Amino acid sequence: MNFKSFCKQVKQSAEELYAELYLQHQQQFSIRNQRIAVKKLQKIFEATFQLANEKGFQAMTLRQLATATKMSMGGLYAYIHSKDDLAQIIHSFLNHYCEERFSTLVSNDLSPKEELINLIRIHLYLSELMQPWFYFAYMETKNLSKKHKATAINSELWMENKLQKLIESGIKTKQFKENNSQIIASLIKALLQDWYLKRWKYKKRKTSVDTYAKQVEEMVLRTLEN
Amino acid sequence: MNFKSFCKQVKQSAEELYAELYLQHQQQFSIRNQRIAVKKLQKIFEATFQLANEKGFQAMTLRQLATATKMSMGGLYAYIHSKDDLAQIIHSFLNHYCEERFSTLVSNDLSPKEELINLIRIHLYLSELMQPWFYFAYMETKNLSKKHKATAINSELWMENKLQKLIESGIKTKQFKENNSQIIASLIKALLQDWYLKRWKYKKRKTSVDTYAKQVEEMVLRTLEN
DNA sequence: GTCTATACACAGATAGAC
DNA sequence: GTCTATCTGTGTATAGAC
Repeated sequence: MNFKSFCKQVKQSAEELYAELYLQHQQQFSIRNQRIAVKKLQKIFEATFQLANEKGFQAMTLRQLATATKMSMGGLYAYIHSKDDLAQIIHSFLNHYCEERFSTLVSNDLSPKEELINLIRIHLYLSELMQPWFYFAYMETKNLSKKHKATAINSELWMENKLQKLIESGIKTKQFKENNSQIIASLIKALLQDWYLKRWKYKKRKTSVDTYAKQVEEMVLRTLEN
Repeated sequence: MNFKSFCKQVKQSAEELYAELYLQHQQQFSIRNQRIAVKKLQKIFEATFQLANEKGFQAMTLRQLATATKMSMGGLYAYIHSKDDLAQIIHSFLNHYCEERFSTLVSNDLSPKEELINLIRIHLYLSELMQPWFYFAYMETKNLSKKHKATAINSELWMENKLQKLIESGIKTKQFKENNSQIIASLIKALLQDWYLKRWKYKKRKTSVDTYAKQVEEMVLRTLEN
């Protein structure tokens, strides 16, 4: 699997993405017309990522967001109940988005080693498609209410657990050597996160996600195998 | 080298640390009495880390900081010219601090492999000693002015470059196999950063910095060596 | 050196016209 | 559905007494 073939499987247009978002959070918007809503939502979220990922969500003002989206403050408030609401929607949609994709993409009939590689690639590719979302979610977890923060941490740990279990299976089936599976799982996650956290750097160096994935893969296998 | 022996070499009391900070930024404070200043500075910075690292620097208000340090707003302003000033001091002191320590701790008469391991350990141990500072610097770079942001990025790249050069020397001396030294250097840095970014997690799991260092070391050497 | 009291700006949020 | 106008709270910052 490479990024291109991955895209063919899962990629959707921006319109489809924001339609999904609209439907998921319909109750939170005052707008009934989906066509209009989807268009504006795209503008609002894209501008939010641009502003917030550059100078922080707290530092971004709704007036700036209104200017960037060419809407008025009043208009904006038809789409969000509050500023915190906006952040919360981003977190919760990304969560929903990933859960959905992972559940259809992760296969269970592979060997631990193959499944591990598969999981790594899926994570990297999804974060490539949704980079601003991932970056935002990572940097702005602090802004969430306790309840939503707990959800965020849980989905963090879900991935780590998944990795750890695969490593342990691999050890049992002797594909991997004895190892501290928990630390290694954390380290792998750190490598996966770096891809979307330092995206600007890799972009400048013209490192493709496939190159990156291959290097992570090699590092992980060399660590785990005999 | 382990963390304990490292501490014997470099560790200083909180008082010494903040005295160093006071002297470096003396012009910025209105307080002439060093004894008094050092005590208060410690309170101010520790409270800042607690508040800012939990909910973000922008979200932290100076009123909260005043309460936490049991000072009044007016009192606080004898120590900082502005809120941004406070962030800037943190960045610039950490920068100064690391430069100083690295320059005395990095040895140049070792083999590339040994020097690489040495560098990794120094970074981990320094970030262990100064965890709140490192965490703050990572999460709040956004708040800096353009000029200071550039400095921050430079010191980021300094470490990465250092790692890359050591990998390349190792390849030349055949200690290491052919490799993409630039990507691997970035990946190593990601592993180093995870230690202070996810400190809460490792603490809960009772993972010591030495255990962590050993695992990173193994991962790196297995990747680089034949 | 530290406090209290206060100025001032600007953010988030809403009401009501169109 | 979107705009303009406006309210209200609160954050940063300072002046001046002690």
